[in-house]
Amino acid sequence: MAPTEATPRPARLPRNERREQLLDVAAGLILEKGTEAVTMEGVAAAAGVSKGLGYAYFANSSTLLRALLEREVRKLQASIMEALGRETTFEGKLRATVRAWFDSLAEQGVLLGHLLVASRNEGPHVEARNAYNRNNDDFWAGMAQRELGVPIERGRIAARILLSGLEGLVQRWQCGDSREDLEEVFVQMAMGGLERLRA
Amino acid sequence: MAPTEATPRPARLPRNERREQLLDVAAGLILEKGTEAVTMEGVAAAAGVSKGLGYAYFANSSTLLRALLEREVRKLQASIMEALGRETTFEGKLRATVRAWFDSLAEQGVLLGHLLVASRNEGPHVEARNAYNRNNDDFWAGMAQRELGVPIERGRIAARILLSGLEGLVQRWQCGDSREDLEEVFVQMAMGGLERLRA
Amino acid sequence: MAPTEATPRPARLPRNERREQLLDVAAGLILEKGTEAVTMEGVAAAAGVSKGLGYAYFANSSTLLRALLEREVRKLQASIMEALGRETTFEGKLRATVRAWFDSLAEQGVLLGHLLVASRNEGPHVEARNAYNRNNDDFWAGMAQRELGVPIERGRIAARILLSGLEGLVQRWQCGDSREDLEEVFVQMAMGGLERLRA
Amino acid sequence: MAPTEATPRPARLPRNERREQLLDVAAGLILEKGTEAVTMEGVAAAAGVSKGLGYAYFANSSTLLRALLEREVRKLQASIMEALGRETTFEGKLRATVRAWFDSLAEQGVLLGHLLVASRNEGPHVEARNAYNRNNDDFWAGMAQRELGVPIERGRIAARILLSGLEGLVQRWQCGDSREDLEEVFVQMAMGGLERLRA
DNA sequence: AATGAATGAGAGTTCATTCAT
DNA sequence: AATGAATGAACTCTCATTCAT
Repeated sequence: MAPTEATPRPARLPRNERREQLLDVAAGLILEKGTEAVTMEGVAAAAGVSKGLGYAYFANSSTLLRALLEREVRKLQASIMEALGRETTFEGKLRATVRAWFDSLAEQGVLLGHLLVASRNEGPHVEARNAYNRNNDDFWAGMAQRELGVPIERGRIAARILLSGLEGLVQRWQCGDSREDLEEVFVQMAMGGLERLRA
Repeated sequence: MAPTEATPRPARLPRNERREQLLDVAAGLILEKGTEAVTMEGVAAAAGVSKGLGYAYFANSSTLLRALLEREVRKLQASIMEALGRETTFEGKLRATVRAWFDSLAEQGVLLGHLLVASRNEGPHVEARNAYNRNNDDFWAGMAQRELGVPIERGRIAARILLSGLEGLVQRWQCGDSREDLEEVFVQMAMGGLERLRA
Repeated sequence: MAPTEATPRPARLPRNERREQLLDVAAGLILEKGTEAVTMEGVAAAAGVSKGLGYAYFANSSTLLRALLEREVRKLQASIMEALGRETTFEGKLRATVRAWFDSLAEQGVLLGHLLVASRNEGPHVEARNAYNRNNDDFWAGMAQRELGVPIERGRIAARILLSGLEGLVQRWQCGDSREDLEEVFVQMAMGGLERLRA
Repeated sequence: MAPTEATPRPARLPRNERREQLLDVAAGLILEKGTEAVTMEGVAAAAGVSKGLGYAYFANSSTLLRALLEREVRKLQASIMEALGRETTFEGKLRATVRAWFDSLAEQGVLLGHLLVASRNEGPHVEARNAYNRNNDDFWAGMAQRELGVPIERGRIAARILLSGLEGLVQRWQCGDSREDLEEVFVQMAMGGLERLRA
């Protein structure tokens, strides 16, 4: 009956804030314990809300995970796009992308890695991931065609190889290699490889 | 009393055969439904044996998964090694490796991909995977040094990028690209990239 | 749609009542089949609720058992304390205690005996039991010092002997000895023994 | 084919030795992990024999436990009897018993305590324990009658109280009280109590 | 919008026990 | 006398999900 000043429970958040909060909490769980830890129950507990509440926002944990993937991909895309805008040469753009990728890793930890790899809930999640990948392939293949003269078909394959190769970069980063070396080798490999593919 | 044609009970297999059978069954489950589907209960059911039997062979589902990883890696390594022995140039070896990789995929489906990505049972599985990766990095970096003059440190990074890039090949293969194109682009990218890294 | 006379589902009890019910059911199981019978599954089944519900109240069967121990000890202590308040001499208090102990046995069966002896879940349960015992030792040793002049150290040992001796009383009660005889012999033994210990 | 000199497996023990070995192993398990740890499987594993072998000697784990109880009780009885033979007075005998009891505890650890308390396998085990107790009661009551003039009925009850009281001694021993003090207080309590019971 | 009691399914794990060899 | 493969039952625990309030 006394006016509550501190927020003993965050009760009655506007719909959108609550949704974001749940996604944030899920992200935290992934970084701590992997995607396996994202259960409707676990998220609710970590968010300090009741077990049932999550169902008012997400049909199930897979949906939640996919929503999180989409949000994080959007974030990364935005920061890459912004970085690309400041560059003019192909190599510059490539370098900017790798840098943005590392930056986002530094911020989001390995969150995206977890999300992109997550083999849970095969169907829609996998499709979302593939769509994301194909998009990227097309984007880079187009650029390689315009700026380096690489035939579009081969460019798409090359793009996929390089984007997958980024994963390898992370692995070696975790093993202790320096970020500068990794960036440099990656850019050299990419440029050398693409030049070879010129018609 | 007459011998029943279906397998009424799985008939007392020698230890080693039963073990292999369980691994086979697990592999099948992975291809159908992903690594998540590998539960002690699920494997037992799919193998047509009682729930508890699996525990006489593997302490838990993670151990089983790791055992499967090791078996499959050994298989792949063997076929790659055999292919390498017949080649003399770096490019020949690279091409032979990619070919062996595709062959094994054709046989094992994407089993190895699932196993290498599986982020379940963080500890030992991840380590096994990393050890496998580092091994490969060293092997290829050494070869690139001897035959192409690439400094060993940069070679290791390049190897990791290319080996990760193989994953991308699979993805595009599943999307319908032709195996020959994929192999060709990959080899060109690798050779072009590595040449650039020469000291 | 008409209200069914049996309990079709156990009807959403408030948290506290459900908890008490589960403890009651566990007590019943102990009296019937011993502490070994207290499993989360068994309690749930006997209470007519679903297998998982118990875990919303107790982390595991050991915790449940300890909670029951604490509840029963509290009950017994309360009735002993009440009985003690009405007595003035040492012998009177001793007699009142034995009487309260028998009364509680008559009500609770040998429930407390089972609980105090239960060597399951070594850690916390054993400690709870020991703390309870030491408390009692101190209480009686203090009283024996004030009212009979028994040195406190020896009093503590004597108290422990007598309190353990109560267990023997129960055993003989179950064999058919009369409650009055048992009480009388116990009080005589105690008084005679303590007098000998006077400094 | 080479002659085995070390005993790689203890194979083919004569029936009696194997039986004793299994009992020894079970005793070890109890001291380490309590009576719960005595499972047919666990004993076999600890003894280094195959799972099924135990069934050639004991029908089930309860039977095994009871056999162990009987063996250990016999040992304790023997050492008490021997000690008693050297004493002439009641107090001397009592003191000798307490001493033998402590000695056996020192040797066997708390094995007997575990066994006497074990509430597993209610039926026969409990009866064996009760028979053992009643025997002891009669023995001491008879002695108290002859040597102190305590009426036999009251003596039986007193014996039960004192024998249960021995348990309390162990508890305080484990808490750090000195063996001498414990013995002394116990004997004083017993003598003082029994004198009061004289007709 | 939110809670919290409750269910039910499924995975994990341990054993007693049987039986062919 | 002994092994070791196999079963089946019982228990532990975690979740997704529902629903009355």
